[in-house]
Amino acid sequence: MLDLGRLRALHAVAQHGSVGAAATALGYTPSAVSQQIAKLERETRTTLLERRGRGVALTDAAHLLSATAGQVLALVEHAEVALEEQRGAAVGELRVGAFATAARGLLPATVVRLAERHPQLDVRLVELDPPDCLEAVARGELDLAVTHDWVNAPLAVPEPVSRTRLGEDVADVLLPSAHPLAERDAVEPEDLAGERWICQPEGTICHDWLVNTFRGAGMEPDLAYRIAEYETQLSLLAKGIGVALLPRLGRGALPDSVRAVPFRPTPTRRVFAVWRTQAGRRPAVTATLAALRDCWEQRETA
Amino acid sequence: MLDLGRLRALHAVAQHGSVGAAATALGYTPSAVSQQIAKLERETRTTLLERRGRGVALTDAAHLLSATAGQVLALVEHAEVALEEQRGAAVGELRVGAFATAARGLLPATVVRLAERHPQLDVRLVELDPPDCLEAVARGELDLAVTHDWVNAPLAVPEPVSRTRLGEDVADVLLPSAHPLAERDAVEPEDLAGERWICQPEGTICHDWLVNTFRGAGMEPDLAYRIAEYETQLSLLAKGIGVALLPRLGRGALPDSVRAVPFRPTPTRRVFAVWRTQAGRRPAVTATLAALRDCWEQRETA
DNA sequence: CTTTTGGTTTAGGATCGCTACATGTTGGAT
DNA sequence: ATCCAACATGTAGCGATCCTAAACCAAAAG
Repeated sequence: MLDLGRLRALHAVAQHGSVGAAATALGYTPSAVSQQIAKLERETRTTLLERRGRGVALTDAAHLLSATAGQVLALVEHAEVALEEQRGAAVGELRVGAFATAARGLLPATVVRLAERHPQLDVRLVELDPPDCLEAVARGELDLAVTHDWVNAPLAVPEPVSRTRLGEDVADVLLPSAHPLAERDAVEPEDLAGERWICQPEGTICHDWLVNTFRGAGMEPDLAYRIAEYETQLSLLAKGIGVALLPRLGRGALPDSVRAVPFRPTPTRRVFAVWRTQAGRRPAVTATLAALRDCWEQRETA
Repeated sequence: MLDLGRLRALHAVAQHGSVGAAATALGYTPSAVSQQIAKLERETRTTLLERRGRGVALTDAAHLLSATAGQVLALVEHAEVALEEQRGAAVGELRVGAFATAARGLLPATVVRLAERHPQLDVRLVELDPPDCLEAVARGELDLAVTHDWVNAPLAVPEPVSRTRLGEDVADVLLPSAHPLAERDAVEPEDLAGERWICQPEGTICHDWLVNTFRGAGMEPDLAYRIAEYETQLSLLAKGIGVALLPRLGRGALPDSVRAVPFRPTPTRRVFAVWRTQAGRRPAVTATLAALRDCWEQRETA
C-alpha cells in the first residue's frame, strides 16, 4: 500500500517542477522530499525522477502516478472538509422506536419536520412496546425511542440510557353517542360497572390501568373485546357494543357515533424519549429530540 | 493530512464489523487497529467508534469517512496496478483462492509453474468454498480465485469481477473393485438403487447433484457417510462399504481396490477463474490465468 | 577554475507504529 | 450467582521511519 505522504511529495514535485520548490511548498527540506521519492521508487520498483541538467524530470510512470495522487489528495481533502461540516449536522441513519399510539399520533409529524429541517437524515421508524423500546435502545438496535410509563409502573432506565419527558397523555372513556352517560362531564368506575369493555391485550398499559383502577374500587371490569388495532376498536365502539378507555394521543377526530368522556381518577401516562447517553452527542439525536418536543407542543395547542 | 494507513484501518473495521476482524484482515493485532483509529479520532477531533456491547459501532462521521476511504483506497490500488502494468512484470504478492478439489488437483502444478516463470511472484493459496471465493475476490481479500458452478446453479459474478472458463470437470461413480458393476462402461441411477453413498456434506455440489439426479429418477439416495475429506472417502471406498460420486479433477491414481465408472447423465461442472476486473491488468493476474490454463490442458492430456 | 544552484547521501535524534501483555466490559454458559 | 469467553483498549518497549543538518556531487554560469 502506497504511502500518502510520499504521493504528496511526488505530486508537489510535479506541480512545482523541482525538488527544492516542492520541499518549500510542503515545509520540508529538499533532502526529505528526495528521500521520500527514493522510497516511493523502491516501493514501486519504478524510476520516477531522472536528473535533467541541474534539475529533475518526471518519468512517464511518475506523471501517471502524480495524476492519481492528485485525485487521491483531492478526495482526502474533501473528506476532511466534509467531516468538519458534518460536525454539528444531523446526517446518517437514525433508527427510532415508538409505542403504537405515539407511532400513530406523534411520529408522523416529527418525521416530516425532520425531513424538512435535515434532508440528510434518514429516519427509520419501528413500532415497539415500551419495554422492547428500552431494551432495543440499550442494545444499540435503536438510536432513540419514544416510550411511556404510568404511576403504578414508573420507567426505570438502565445505566447507559438517558431520557427526557415529552409530556403527559390522558386517556378518556369512549362511549357510543347513544349511551346514557355520553353527555356527562366525567365518569367514575362505579358509573361503568357491568359495561363490556373494548380493551387492548394483556400487558398493555390501558389494560393494566383499567384492571387496576376497577379492582381498587372493588370491582372487576368485563374485558369482552381484546383488540390491539386502533381502527378496530373504533369500529366496535361505533357499533355501540362496548365502551373503551383510549389515550388522547393519536386519537384523531372521532366519528359522530362516539363520544369521549373524561375519567376519574384521570388515567395519565408520562411520555418519554430515551436514547443511549453516549449517542446523545449525535446531532441527529438532539435534532430529533427537538422535533419531538416541537410536535408535542403543537399537538397540545391544537 | 489524514494518513492512509489509518483510513484503511477504519475502512476495514467498517467492512468487517469489528476491530478484531479488521485486525486479522490487515494482519495486525487488534491493539494496533484500535490505536490507529484512536489517532484518527484525535486528528479529526471526531468520535468514530462507539462501544456497543462487546463490539463497536461506527458513528455517522465514521461511515462518511469510511466511504471516502474506500474510494481513496480503490484509487491507490488502481495506481499501483497501473504502475505494475506499465512495468509488465508479474511481481508482488498474489492471493489465490480455490475450492478444495482444485486446490488439490490443479493449484499445486500451477504454483510450481508460476514459481518457475516468475520468481518475483509470491503466491499465497487458500482453500475456500466457491461462494466464499467470489466474495473474497469482490472484497479484494483475494486477487484471483478458482471456482465452479453446475447447470442447476449457474455462477453469477458481481459487477466488478471478471471470469473465464477453464474447462469442465466430470464426476464418476467410484465402486469397490469387487462390486458387480465395477467393470461396466457406464452406470445409471437405476443401477445404483439401494447403494449406501459416501458423499460430501450438504451444500456441496456433489451432494446436491446426487440428490437432484436421483430425485429426477423418482428415487432417494441413501447418503450413509457424510465426509468432507477426500482421503477419508477413499479409505471408506477401499473398505467396500459404500459407493461414491467423485470429480475427476484432483482425484489422482486410484488404489486397485477401487474402480471409476462413468455415470449417466454425466455430472459436469464448469470450472472458472475469477478476479476483480480492475486487477485483471496486473501482469501477475494474467500470468496466473495463463498458468492455470496451461496446467488444465496438461491435466486433460495426461 | 571558481562560484552558484540544485539534488543526493549520510548520520543522528525524534517520533511513530507495531507487538506483547495487562486491564476492563459484556454476554452467555454452568 | 459465578465463571468464562469474546472483544476492545491501555501501557511499555523495541525497531522502523522520517525528519534535519551537514557533507557531498554534478552541472551551469561567470
